[in-house]
Amino acid sequence: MSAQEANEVLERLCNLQRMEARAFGLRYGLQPVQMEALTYLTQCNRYSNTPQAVAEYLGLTKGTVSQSLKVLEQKGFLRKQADNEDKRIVRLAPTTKGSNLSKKALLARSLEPALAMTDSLKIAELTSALRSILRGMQQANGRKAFGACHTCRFNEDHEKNGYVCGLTREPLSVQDIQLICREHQYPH
Amino acid sequence: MSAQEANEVLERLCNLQRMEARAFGLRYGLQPVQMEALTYLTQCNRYSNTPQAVAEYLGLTKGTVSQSLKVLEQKGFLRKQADNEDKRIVRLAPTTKGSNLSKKALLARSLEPALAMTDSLKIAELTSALRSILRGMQQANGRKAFGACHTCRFNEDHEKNGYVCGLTREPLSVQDIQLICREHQYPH
DNA sequence: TCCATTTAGTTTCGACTCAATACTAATTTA
DNA sequence: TAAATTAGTATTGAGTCGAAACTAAATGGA
Repeated sequence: MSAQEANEVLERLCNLQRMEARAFGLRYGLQPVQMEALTYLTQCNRYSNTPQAVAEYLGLTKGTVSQSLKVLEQKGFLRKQADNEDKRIVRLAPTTKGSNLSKKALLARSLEPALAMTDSLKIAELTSALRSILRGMQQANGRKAFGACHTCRFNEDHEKNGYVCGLTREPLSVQDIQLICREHQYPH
Repeated sequence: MSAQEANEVLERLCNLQRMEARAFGLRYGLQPVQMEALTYLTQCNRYSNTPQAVAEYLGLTKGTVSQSLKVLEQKGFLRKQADNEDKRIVRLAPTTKGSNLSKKALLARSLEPALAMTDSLKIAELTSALRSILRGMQQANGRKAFGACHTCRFNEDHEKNGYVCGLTREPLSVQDIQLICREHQYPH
């Protein structure tokens, strides 16, 4: 019974997030889905900054996403760039304008005030509980995890020599392994 | 810093919820917003089952909501009925078909599996933390609470004689006070 | 009492999302 | 080297959304 109650609260919380996201975007002439795409592109790594990855992340078709990205480019929030090795692939990079807006959005919807009364230990517990829900939902629905490299089973810690991605064999910096990757898989 | 991390996870969780809600609705020919309206109408009390209340709950304009409700009625998920006392007001009641679908949606997106490893004490803590976030977000953005009567400052517990709403002076049953009310206010 | 205001709801319009489909171009596979 | 696959774009039609204009009923002063 308790799980159902948690579910209802979570569902309502998600409605509210969506509501405020819409209101925020409206002030800057962007739709919710465009804000979401922009936010993703400021958080993802260099393997994951393509239209296809955005589509998988948002759970939309690539055709739909293609249009949203066109708008974001036209409004100067991101730049498209052809990949050097595979000419089919388009790389998406937020402009300064784009990443500034993304930062502003994150601040505007900060949980800081709502969590002010809670001590940091509880916040850590909350975060970990939310993570496990997230992971459970993704598994149940066959979605990709889109986690950061430092929690990925392919990530190798070479101690003094930094990190290496076991899939691409490329070295990764401390900053790199904090970014979202479309190839992410949890250990085991 | 920890609050920001919680925020990112929560945001991702909300995207995912939306994604799965869309996929679910698609199978039954309903849009996400229509599912949300229907779910609300199966959970709200008799003061809160109007188009205006739905609009406030979803954070949309009444014109927008009016259209979604028209579709839900045409598809047989709810019935409209003029109020007896105030003839401007339309009362919305889910049909059997409507409430069945709503139940199915709740089951389909259950957190049960994701929370299976967590003991019930922790689930209670999680729920309460989510509630406080919800409340904080609503306050920060000047939204109505839409809580259930049993947490409302107008609700009066008359012990053996049941409950009474301090606003309408109407008696409320044990079932009534579990339902969502648009006039809900937390005790100071 | 009566007229202005407010409130609940609908309709219409134009910009936008979204899935489905068909398409182009580059890469991979057989 | 031809067929299949992959990345991305363009088009179309159903539907969302906010804004504005509208109807009808209730309220509230003067």
